[in-house]
Amino acid sequence: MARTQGSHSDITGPRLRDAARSLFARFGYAAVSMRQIAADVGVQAGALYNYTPDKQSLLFDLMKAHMDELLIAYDDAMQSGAPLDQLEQFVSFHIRYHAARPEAVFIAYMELRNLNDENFAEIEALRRSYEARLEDILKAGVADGAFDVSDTRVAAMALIAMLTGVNTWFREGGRLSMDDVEALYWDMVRKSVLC
Amino acid sequence: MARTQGSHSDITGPRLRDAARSLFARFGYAAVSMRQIAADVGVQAGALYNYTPDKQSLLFDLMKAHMDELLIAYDDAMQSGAPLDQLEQFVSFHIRYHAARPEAVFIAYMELRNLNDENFAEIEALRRSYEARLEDILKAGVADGAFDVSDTRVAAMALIAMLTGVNTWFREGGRLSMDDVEALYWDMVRKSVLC
DNA sequence: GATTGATTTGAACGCATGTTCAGATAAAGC
DNA sequence: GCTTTATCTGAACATGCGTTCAAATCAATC
Repeated sequence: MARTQGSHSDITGPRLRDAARSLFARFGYAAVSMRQIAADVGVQAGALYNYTPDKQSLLFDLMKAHMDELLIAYDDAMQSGAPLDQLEQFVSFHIRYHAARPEAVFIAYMELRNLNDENFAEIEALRRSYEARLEDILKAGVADGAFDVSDTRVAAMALIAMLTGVNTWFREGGRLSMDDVEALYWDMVRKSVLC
Repeated sequence: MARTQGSHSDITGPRLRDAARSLFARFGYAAVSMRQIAADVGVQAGALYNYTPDKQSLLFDLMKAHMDELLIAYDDAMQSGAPLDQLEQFVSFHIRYHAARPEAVFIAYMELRNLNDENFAEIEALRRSYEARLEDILKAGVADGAFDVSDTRVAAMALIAMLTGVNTWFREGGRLSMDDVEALYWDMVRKSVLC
């Protein structure tokens, strides 16, 4: 039953998640210790266990929150329209949403193998759900003759890989603006699915 | 000065690299111990240090060998031709070469952050060298009017990300053959760079 | 068959790991 | 101002880490 100056549950909790996200992204889940995270938060390691049952849950919660928020943001952002319009919306949303949170995206892609079986299955289902949204757009475009795509599943995987790749090189303040990047990628995506 | 049954330097050395490659790919560099690798090789941990100065070198050597072999194989495989022909060769080579060695590819992409600064710089230079080969093809295509690509650097990054993504989902014996995959990706790549 | 030299063992080093928990401390409620 | 309760400390636990090295063992050479 102890406590130090100005520390509260509603402060330490988010701080813990922020520190874990930042450190996991930079050094990797396995290479980061609970003591490092605690030092970043400004508490001793034992205090973290008031906010997470264990290290594994910390990783899972970060990834789960990221995927949940991704799906909610996507469904919120999308407006109805022709498949080509929807595809353009997807490209814009995906690039911008992912570029805005590189740490969470990096973790979601790199730390899958550090999830236990149960947690992995849950995250993987969310990822497939997101991929399915793109594939549905492609299917609609094929159905109404707007797209020339012979395998919508492969095309969806290819496009998502291409778009997510932006995060590996794009840096704010570099040669290209976010608008430039979006335009360049949309140009390639558009042409790749048209006849 | 000890030795056990049927163990030789020219057997244990490659075995060490194979075990490290397999374990690093499956669990990650930081999560794999020298004792785990040794158990996989069939020796005690101490014996590994006859073949590598330390764990870091083990990782670096794997990545360096992978990148060196990639560049040699690429330069060996490529034949002269028009930019569109060269691009097709690149797509075919990249997909097949990477699909054939998923472990080394996985490590080369996932474990960059576990290299020390010096080693990282060396691997990164090799990677940029490979990316430059694709960009050179795109530049040539733009120069002779065959391609409609407004930013060859971005296009190269986008295409490589797309092609490397094959490894995240392709499995031998699945719905699609390697020939199918190559045809599907080439179709998308070709269209994305043409007018 | 003895000698040599390469290879491996097995124990040890100091240090770090995730997690637990009794005790200390400070804010909140009365 | 006293009590309650949430929060944090600090030490401890068993275990594992990368690495080193003297001693042991085996294969090859003479």
